[in-house]
Amino acid sequence: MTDLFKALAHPLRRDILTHLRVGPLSAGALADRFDVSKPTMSGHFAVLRAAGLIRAERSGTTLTYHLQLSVLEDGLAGAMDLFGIGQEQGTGSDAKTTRG
Amino acid sequence: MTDLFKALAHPLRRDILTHLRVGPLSAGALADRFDVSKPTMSGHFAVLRAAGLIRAERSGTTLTYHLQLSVLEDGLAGAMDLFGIGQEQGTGSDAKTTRG
DNA sequence: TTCCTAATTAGCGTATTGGCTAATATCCCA
DNA sequence: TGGGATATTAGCCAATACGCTAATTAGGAA
Repeated sequence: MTDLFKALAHPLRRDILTHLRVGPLSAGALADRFDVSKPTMSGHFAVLRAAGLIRAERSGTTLTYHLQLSVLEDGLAGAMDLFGIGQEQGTGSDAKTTRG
Repeated sequence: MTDLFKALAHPLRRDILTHLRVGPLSAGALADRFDVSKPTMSGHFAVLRAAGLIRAERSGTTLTYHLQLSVLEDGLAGAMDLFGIGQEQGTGSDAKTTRG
């Protein structure tokens, strides 16, 4: 959870994720879209990888990064759950009626 | 958004929020529940206040902190929206299936 | 091998974070 | 006015974050 939020705490990293939402992009293609050096981008990729938010796929010398949307979904859902946000209906001791 | 995620990126601060979910608590009462000094707690309160996640109410010498759940809700909802998570229905004509 | 391209890793400087103790407001009460 | 309780601010230190340039790794082509 800490890794997730740390990763999302930088605007550039959030921007990287939104770029990848459209589709996979190589490290170089991503770097071209931002106004920082490639090594700086590489560092941000590492943070996002460590949080599981992106996955790298190698093809020759090119690394293509894929957004791991499910990790983002599960992480944010987990946060909402932690704080009791979402489909909560009974503020009292009412039992949930979901089966399973 | 950055302030929100920075605030949530520290486990102790998330813990403070979950404690406040049950109900308002004074700064001292909160400090008693954690194993760090009061000034350290005060610093964390400041971060949470800056993000709008908690609100202080003074009564005598005592500051009582209230969770601003709506800010948390809106913030996380905003994040989900940013990444296109949630009740996405019409981003095109495609009936979306699964992740890869 | 050697060269070229793609990307990361190494190293450095500065800013921020996060913890502590000590000092300082602020308020209530006598 | 002074004392006691509550909480923050000030100051310090170690660790982390974040940007850069230079060097290195890795793969493909000749």
